[in-house]
Parts: sequence; C-alpha cells; structure tokens
Amino acid sequence: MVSINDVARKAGVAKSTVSKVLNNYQSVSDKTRLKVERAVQELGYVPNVVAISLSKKEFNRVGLIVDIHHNNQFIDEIGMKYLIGAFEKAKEYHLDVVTFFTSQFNDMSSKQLSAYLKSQRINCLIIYNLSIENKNIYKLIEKQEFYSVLVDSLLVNEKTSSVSIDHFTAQYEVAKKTIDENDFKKRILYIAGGRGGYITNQRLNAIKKLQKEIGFNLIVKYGDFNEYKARQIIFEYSRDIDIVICASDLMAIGAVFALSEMDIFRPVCGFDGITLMGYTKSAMNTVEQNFCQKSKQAFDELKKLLDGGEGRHIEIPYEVCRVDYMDVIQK
Amino acid sequence: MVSINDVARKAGVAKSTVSKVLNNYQSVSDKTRLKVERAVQELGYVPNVVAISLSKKEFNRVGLIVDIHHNNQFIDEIGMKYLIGAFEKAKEYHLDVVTFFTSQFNDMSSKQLSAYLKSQRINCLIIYNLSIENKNIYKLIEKQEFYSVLVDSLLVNEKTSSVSIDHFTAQYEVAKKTIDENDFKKRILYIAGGRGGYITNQRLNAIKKLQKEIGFNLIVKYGDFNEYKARQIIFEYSRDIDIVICASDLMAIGAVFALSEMDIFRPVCGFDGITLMGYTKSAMNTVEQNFCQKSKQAFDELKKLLDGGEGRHIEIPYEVCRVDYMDVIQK
DNA sequence: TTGTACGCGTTATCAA
DNA sequence: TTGATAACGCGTACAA
Repeated sequence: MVSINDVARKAGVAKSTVSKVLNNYQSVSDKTRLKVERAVQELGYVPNVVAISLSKKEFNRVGLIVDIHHNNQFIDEIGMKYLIGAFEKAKEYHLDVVTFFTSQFNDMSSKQLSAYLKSQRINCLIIYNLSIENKNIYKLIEKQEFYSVLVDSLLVNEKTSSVSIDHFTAQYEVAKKTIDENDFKKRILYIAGGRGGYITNQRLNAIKKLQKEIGFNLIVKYGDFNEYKARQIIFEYSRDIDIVICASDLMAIGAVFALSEMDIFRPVCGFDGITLMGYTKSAMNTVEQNFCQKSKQAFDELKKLLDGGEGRHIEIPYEVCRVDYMDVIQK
Repeated sequence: MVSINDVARKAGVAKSTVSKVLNNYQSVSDKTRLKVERAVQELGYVPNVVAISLSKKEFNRVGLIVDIHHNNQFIDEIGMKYLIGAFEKAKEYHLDVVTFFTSQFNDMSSKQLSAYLKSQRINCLIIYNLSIENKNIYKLIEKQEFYSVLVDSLLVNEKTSSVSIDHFTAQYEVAKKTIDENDFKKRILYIAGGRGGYITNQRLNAIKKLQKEIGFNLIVKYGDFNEYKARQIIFEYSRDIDIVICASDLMAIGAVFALSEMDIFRPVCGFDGITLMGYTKSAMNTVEQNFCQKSKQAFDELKKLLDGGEGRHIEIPYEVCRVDYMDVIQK
C-alpha cells in the first residue's frame, strides 16, 4: 500500500506538504504542488480513509437504519430505494456509511446501542420508518447523542431533523378521490397501520375529518401494515361496507385479493405507490412517493445538521395516482 | 470519547495491559483483569474500530457489490435478501462491510476502482451476479487483488471462491417438468438471459440437451433478464410456439402478461422463485433459491479464504416448485 | 506478568 | 512557503 510517506519521498518534500496539496491548502507554491501531484499520479496513491478518520476528530460516519421489523417481503422495495439514494449521496459528500437493520438492535438497551454505534465511530444517523416499538433508538434521539434525520417519523430537536410527506393531507386526498369516484359510500372500512404510531394517527385523523365532512359510517381496524392481517379484516368486515381505504399499498393488495376470493367487489385505495401494485393489475388510487429522492433529501438534511444547521422538519411532495403495469416495466 | 488511555489510568495499569485484557490474552493475572474490566464498565468504554483498523495491518473490510445494472424494479427483492444475509454474517464475524452498487463503478477503470476500494481499506469482496459487462470488476478478480467470493458467476482462483446452484441441472429439471406436464410440446421458445454470460450459457445448454432427448423445435431469444424485452419477444414469436421457458421469473412474468394481453394461452416457466410471482397469481414452475442463505454461505466462504483457505466452488441446493400467494404473505 | 516504545497513515500546530 | 513533530486510539514486539 502506497502511503503519504512514499509520495513525500518521491516528490522530495515533507509529508505535511503532501497533505496540504491533497487538501487544497493555499499556502503551497505551484512548483511543489506540481511535484506532489506528479508523484501521486506515478505512484497511484490514494488516501487511506481510515487514517483520515482517525486523524480528524470530527470525521463523520453515517449509520443508516432500515426497519424491516414488519417482515413483509415488499418492504424490500422501499428499503432498497432508500439505500440506493443514501449511497449515492454518501459518495457525493465523501461520507462513510454503515447500514443496519432494526432487527439487529432488538436485544440491545439504549445504552448498549449507543456504545455499539460509537465504537463504529458513527456520529450521525438516518433512520427510516422508525416505529415506536424501537424504544432504544427513540431514546438515542431524545438524548441527542447523534445527529439524526428521521424519514417518515416526525420528531425534531436541536440535532434531529425529519423528512416526510404531509400524511394528513395525502391520506385525505386519496381517500376523498376514491369516495367521490363511487356511488355507494355510506359505510367505509379504514384499515389503519400500527396502533399509536404517529403516521398512523395522522392518516386516521384525515379519515375522521372526511367522515365529518361527508358523513358516513366508519369502521376502523388496525392492520399493522401487514398484508395478512388486512386480508383477515376483509374476510370479517367487508360484507357490510361499501369502500375500503388502506393505510398502505401492501394492505390494499391483501384486501383486493381477499375480496376477489370472496367474489365480491369493493373499491379499494392504498398508500405508498410501490411498483408491486402494477403487478396485481388492480388499478387503484394510491399516494406515490419517490423513496429514492426522499432518502437523498434526508441525506442533504443530515449534511446541513453536520454543518451547524438546526433541526427542522422538511415536507416533500407526493402524488395521488394509480400505479400502472406499463409504467412499472418500462425501460 | 473515552479511550484506552482513560481505562488504563482508571485501572492503574499500562494501556498495553488493557489491550491484552480486551483481546483475551492469557498472560494477564485475574487481579489485573478484574481491575481493567471494572474500569471498562464504569467508564462505558468501547474500542474504536477505526483505530483498530489502522493499527492492525491485516484488518478486513468487506465490500459488497450488488448489481442493479438491469434496472428492473424487482431485482430489489433479491438484492435486499443478499444484503440482509451478508449484514447478519458481518456482525457475527465482527467484520466491517461497505455496500456498493455496480452502477457506481460504471465510469471507473479497473485501476481506479482498485485504488478506490483500497482507499476505503477494503481487502475482500462479495460480488453478486457479476455480469460480463462489468469488465473493471472482472479484472480485479483475475489480478487477485482482493479476496473475493462470487455469487452466481462461476470463477475460481487462489483468492476467489464462487457460490451458486447448479444452473444446468436446475434449468433442465424445471424445463423438463413443464414440458412433461403439457400435451403440445413440439415448438418451444426459450427466452435466455444475457448473450455470452456464463449462467446464460449453462442454462441454454440444459435446454439444448433436452431438445436432443425429447426432440422439439427450439427458438432461442435473448431477453437480457429484462421483463420488457421478454414481453416484446412474446408479441413477436408466441403464435408459432407451444411452450415458453424463461431464464428468469421476471421475464416469465413479462411473458405471461403479454400472452394474456394477446388473449392466448401458453404454458410458461421461470427461474429464481421471487415472491413477486405469488402476486401475479400465475402458478408456474420455477427454480426457488434461498437468496439470504446463499449470501450467508458466500460470507462463510469469504471467511475461510481470509483464514487461509483456497478458492473453490460451492454448490448449494435449489428446489423446483411453484410460488404461491399464500406462501408469500403468510406471517 | 507488566510496562515501554514504536508503528499504522493522516491532519494540525508551530517554528523556521 | 515549507518542514518537523505531536496528536488520533490501538496493537504488539520486546524489555523489565
């Protein structure tokens, strides 16, 4: 491995000078700069990020925490998009990232988790879809031990920003659209996410507002973002309702398939805009989010925090639409 | 940040002694060991992996390279399973992993790539579905610059192992089963993967063997593992054939949907066993692989290489089956 | 069994 | 504008 010493020797200068050239310090003459650059070229030298990390006390390693606690298969799609966006930004900012799944932390206390992350020299986090069940992670954020950006779980403090769409309005819009499109709309079944979750409540409030405005009988059931549970709920309640509104696409798909097995038709709408919907060929309304883009914005926000910015909430756009098979496969 | 020096001071010993305790050296008296352990506890000390990495010359950082070059959406599922398996093993072995997507390397020469990886202090790689188009990565492996394990791309040398199922036999079995199950089987369309790829050729050879044994007219087209291309191929050729055999589930799904749009029926079989198949509700034969498990075995193999083992090829099991919706959503 | 001293590759602080 | 030297936190010969 060719090091900065080798470069210094080859260029006939001190290694501190090489360092200055590499880091674009002004106090270097063009002549020495040239010598150094040539030596770097000839030796094929590349800086050792580990040594840089050790040397710079404030070096930042970013921990990405992806929630795969709900072990639905198709959370995969969302998680992957998040990662792709984050990795791209990491390269752009020259930041080192480490990926974790929440399941890895299940048996750790908040303290243990903190120690574990710090031992990895991680000082900032991007956390996707943090659920209230992950108490250890929540504590970390409240204690402000790390610079953090939360994606889709609103929580802000000095060192914490959050990024999400406006879940209230989005749920309101997609539900209203679905209801308006149909003639029978007296009895509505809402399959919510996880009981007590912030997002779940936001979306639920939207439905309640709609109920007041339009006036319909509302049944609320919690599907925990789980396709199978949504399916069971449909089997139990769908006979007595006109429309099914789901807090996620996955639950919506579970609902549609269950309905088709029961051989009855009820309009269904979802939430997320995952490509999987295109494959079910059941054209329903949903809220489309650009997960990759969202992840990138979260990274930008983290960068701002690291540069001294204050924690804040960022709202990003969404779109009420249908996911079509032909859009999904186009290449 | 509490360091090894703080622990040493608190325990009243030299930092080298602390180091020995931490690394379970035998040459430490129980008394000092206890003192040190107590100091570690009280201070909440955790080793700095970065410093360890710099100090140990042979420290291993593993680069995971996932191919998302074919930008099909549902490569996501496979990629995620690979990552989950790898991360789990990484934690088990206490190895640091860094994730890359092949697309990040597109504009790099083999030399640049090598330098980039080394600057990240990466000395070993697990590469998933390496395609022959990624020449820069191929060169790296041939030059044996890194300990590597290839998943699903057979290539072995002193520092390189590979892990995959027996693609020849698997393709043979699933194709034969599909053909046996049907009455009309005189004209068969095989939608292969990428022209010239090792796996593609393996699978193609299986089909040719079958052709000799059974005797049918064979049309071979290359779909590049792309759903859309498979679709186009179907539109063009399916009228004159009896059965469609695809080298991937994704292409099989594209084929099934295209056939249904044409309003004709042809038996189709796939390859991979992705859960997406369950959602299309088109029960077809496929070859199911456990991607997570495969990734774990690849990691085990890498560990063996690092411990001085020789490069070799590992064959892992598969299963010819159908992917059913109820299996996919069961929780 | 314990401690001293040095090296890992880099940045930062001074003094020259 | 340059260069010597001390950190950064840890592992490890080698000496005590």
